[in-house]
Amino acid sequence: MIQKVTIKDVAQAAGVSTQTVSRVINSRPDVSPDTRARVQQVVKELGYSPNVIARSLSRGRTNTFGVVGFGLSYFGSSSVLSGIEQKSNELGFSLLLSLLDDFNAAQIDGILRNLLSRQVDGIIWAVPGNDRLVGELSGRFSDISVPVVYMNKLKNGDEVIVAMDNRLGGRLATDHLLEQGYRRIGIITGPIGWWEAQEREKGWRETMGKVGLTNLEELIINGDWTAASGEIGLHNLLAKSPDIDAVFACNDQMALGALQAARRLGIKVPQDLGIVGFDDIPEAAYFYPSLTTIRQNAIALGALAVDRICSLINAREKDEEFEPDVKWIQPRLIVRKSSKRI
Amino acid sequence: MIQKVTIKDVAQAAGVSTQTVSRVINSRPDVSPDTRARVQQVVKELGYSPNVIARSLSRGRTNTFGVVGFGLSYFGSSSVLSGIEQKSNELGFSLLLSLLDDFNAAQIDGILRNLLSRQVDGIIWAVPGNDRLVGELSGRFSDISVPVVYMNKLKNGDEVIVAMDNRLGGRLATDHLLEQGYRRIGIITGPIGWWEAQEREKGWRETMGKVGLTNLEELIINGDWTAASGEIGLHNLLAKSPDIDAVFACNDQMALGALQAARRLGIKVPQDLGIVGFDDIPEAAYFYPSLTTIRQNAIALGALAVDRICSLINAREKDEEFEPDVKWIQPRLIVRKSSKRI
DNA sequence: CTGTTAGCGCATTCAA
DNA sequence: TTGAATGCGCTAACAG
Repeated sequence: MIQKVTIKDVAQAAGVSTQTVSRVINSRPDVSPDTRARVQQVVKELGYSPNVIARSLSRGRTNTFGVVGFGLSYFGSSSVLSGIEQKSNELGFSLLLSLLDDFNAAQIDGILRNLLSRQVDGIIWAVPGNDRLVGELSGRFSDISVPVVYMNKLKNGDEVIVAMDNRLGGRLATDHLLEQGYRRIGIITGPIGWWEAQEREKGWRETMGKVGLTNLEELIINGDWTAASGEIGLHNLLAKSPDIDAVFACNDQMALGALQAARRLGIKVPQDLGIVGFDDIPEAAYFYPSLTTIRQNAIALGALAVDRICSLINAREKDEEFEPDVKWIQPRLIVRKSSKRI
Repeated sequence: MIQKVTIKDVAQAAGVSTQTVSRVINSRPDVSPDTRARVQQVVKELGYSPNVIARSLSRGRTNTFGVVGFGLSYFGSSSVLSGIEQKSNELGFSLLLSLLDDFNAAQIDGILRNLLSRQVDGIIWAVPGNDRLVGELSGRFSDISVPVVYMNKLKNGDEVIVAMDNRLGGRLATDHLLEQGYRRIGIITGPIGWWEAQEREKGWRETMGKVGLTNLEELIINGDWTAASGEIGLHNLLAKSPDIDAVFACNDQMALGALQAARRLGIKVPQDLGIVGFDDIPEAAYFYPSLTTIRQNAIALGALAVDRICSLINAREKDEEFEPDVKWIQPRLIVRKSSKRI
């Protein structure tokens, strides 16, 4: 098994041409049953397995997607990747994985060049949208020949995008708090520049505006996704607006920090203060009190991205038109104790 | 840019042969400065970028590792993957990622075959050791020609392994509880079959045994890594041994569940009950009370795996001996409030 | 149904 | 220092 066995060896052993072997291993119809059986037998005996690299070179197609992720420390990021992996695997594609450490555009060129050099059939840009990247991306992707699907970012030009409806999530969270009778609903946002953070905030704004609540600026504090920022966030929020009766923390970690701060300050959740998070990390149900939050089906989002890129590839092969649009996944509200006043 | 530009195009445009171009793009010394400059110029003008697939076929080397992970829902798994990615990238390797959904051996053959078909230079088996896989692995890897590095598993034969010293972690946790004056230290283990769970338990056993504590069986409850199992676990533990004064929960999620259960039961942590977790997930510092735990540097572990596989590849190329051994990474104790009685 | 010829894009002999 | 020939393993296009 040290010496690699090739199609040639199989052909020789089976007494046929390499072409016939090729036909058999690719399940082409035009082979006689006898020959097929014989070749398959030899394949098994010799333990032959096709060299996908050679096949790719000759076919001009690698059956590989390049996936660019953003760290893996965020709960969402890794779930999305799982979804992408599952679906790709199901469809017979392999994944070439690259990770971006931060929103520094410097790395991007190298990553894309590498992926293209390796002849990926498509690229899934699973990097969360960020203002710092807005200008950078369009330029860098403009001369990229393979299909690209972006995730969770602002639409910019004719990009194909799949996204979680973060704005809807923000509305769901805020609506729920209003229904529970909370009125002065503060928000601890995600980091400035993140599309997801902006959308969640917009959802909150929309709902607050719809019921006629104004002077929203004094209800906003910026966080950075960490629990620490949630803790500080609640303090700052209370300093700005001592009369708040609820907080929409834009992710569960920050909600956890806020819970912690409330406890220290002797503020009762949910009686004195309602809290809602975002993401539904597995721990959220075990916070104290258990956390009401917005659940995202990140696996489904990943799978959708794969679906889209396959459609794109197929369309391009058949030279068909492909409408670049945004496909949305709906998040949903998970009610637990941290916001349940009635 | 739609038409791919090849080495041939560059050669023609620069008025040299393809070999010369090949030499230039591979930074070989035997090219005159003039020619080199001219070729580089053309490369830039045409936007040429080598086809790594073709290069791989010709060189018989892909500069790619196959990485087999296990879901990504566990905090450790994704951090390890980050470490692998960073280090691989640094060394010029790309990653072909596959994910195993569970310990069902059925998927394994397909994954390995695919990776080998794609001619990876090595495989990093980042699947946590599990009894259900013990027999399966050795058979399946026996006829695999490329180097393999395994992570966090029991040594079985002459495997090259990198591992977190989970047993040390178990000792650190237990030692700490003893130092804090706790004596009846129960344990909520990870799922039966997991190597990591077994090792953490062994660490606990060793330390308990060393100070002469016996009848350990009545202090053991099996969990499954989830917070839910930690909650139930504490209840069951108290039912078995009402006099326990501390719990070593073998991961942070289960510790969280135990914290929750204690709160419900009116048991004061850390006064009446000390609790220590394992992993140091980012949220642990914000549990209530903040959680004492064992921190693992998973990034370092990932990087170490890459180091090892590179050494293995190099050794094999030079036909040198390579001592198959286990390289360990040491975890460390992070003391917070959940166990701080003195 | 099967075999022959050619070529995917590059790198590695060898000569020159 | 450079170029010509050859092959990596496989598949597509064409015969037969």
